[in-house]
Amino acid sequence: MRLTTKGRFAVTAMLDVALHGGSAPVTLATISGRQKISLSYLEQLFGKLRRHGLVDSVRGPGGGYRLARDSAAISVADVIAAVDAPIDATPRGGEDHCTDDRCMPTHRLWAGLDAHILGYLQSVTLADLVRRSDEAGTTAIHASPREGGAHAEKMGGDAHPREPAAAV
Amino acid sequence: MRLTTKGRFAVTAMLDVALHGGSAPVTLATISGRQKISLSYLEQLFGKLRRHGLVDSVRGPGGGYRLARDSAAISVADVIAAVDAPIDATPRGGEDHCTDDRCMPTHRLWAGLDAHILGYLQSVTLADLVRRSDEAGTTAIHASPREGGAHAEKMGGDAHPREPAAAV
DNA sequence: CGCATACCTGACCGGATTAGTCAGGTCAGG
DNA sequence: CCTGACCTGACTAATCCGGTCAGGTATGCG
Repeated sequence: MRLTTKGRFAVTAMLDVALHGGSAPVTLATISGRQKISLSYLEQLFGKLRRHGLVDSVRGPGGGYRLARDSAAISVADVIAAVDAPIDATPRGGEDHCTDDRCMPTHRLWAGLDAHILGYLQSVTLADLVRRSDEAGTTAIHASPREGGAHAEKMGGDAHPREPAAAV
Repeated sequence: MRLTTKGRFAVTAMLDVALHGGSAPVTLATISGRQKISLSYLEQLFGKLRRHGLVDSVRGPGGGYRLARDSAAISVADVIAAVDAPIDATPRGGEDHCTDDRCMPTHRLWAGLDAHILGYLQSVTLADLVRRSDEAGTTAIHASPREGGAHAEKMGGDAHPREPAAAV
């Protein structure tokens, strides 16, 4: 599972739909304006999201996209998996070069890491993000837009002073 | 922090040095032969690893690379951060478009996710991989590398030193 | 000394991916 | 019918990935 900006765009857009899709479907143009994402790029992404059954499309005037399931039933992992290339791991060979025991430890490391990250992404749903967005709206957040750790610091912390909580 | 095959190569190579670097330095040609990684590509990777102080180089005949610190003091996160591009997130603008509260929830999501994954990668050291490699050597493992969508649960033992916070 | 070894540097390259554009369709409501 | 919106596909510039090539530079050893 690759973590790229493409999945980030998709999750952002899906969150927008979950937030503003109460009554009417949300149009891509609206998302484009709100989230500053290219309209044509959104069309690509939502094409994949629709084909993966994560959103329903409503054509014609007044149309747009709405979530196919409840926001609590859509995980971040679903969105990223839908939008990222469905390429299989170990594309080339993969059977004979792994009979050797040397690639084993790293292979198991990556498998474990992958499962770890995947489990985390699967545990976070769009509903969680909506709820988090709500509490962010209630509490004053204009204090300092600096990227500081206003967020809970339960994580083991930033051991990289050089890199300010960059992308994954 | 992006997760790409580049970091995977680097960790694999570093693990090789940790495993076979007992007495003499390990030459890149040896790693290239063992791990089937291009020699020139290894030179690029180890150039970055050296500049980041993760390995020491010994020039001349009989030279090679050895770990700059103890294997228990080098985490997977260190290796990946060293080898991956140090590009900063939010390259363009980044201050005015985030005053709006709409990009906040996703921003906090990615920050939390990043911290989560980073914490996991930082908790795994090369020494851990060496130890895991040893037990892999004792127990015969020749299972089929086939693994479908349902992520394998064959990760015996504790691959999670840090407790995974269910929800951020 | 001289030379082989091995690190070191930088340019270059083909392919893949990213982010985005453009030009057209197709469906549905007013 | 006409307009809003989805839908499709081709195309592009930029970037990254994995790798190659051509040269350096330092060092041990005969």
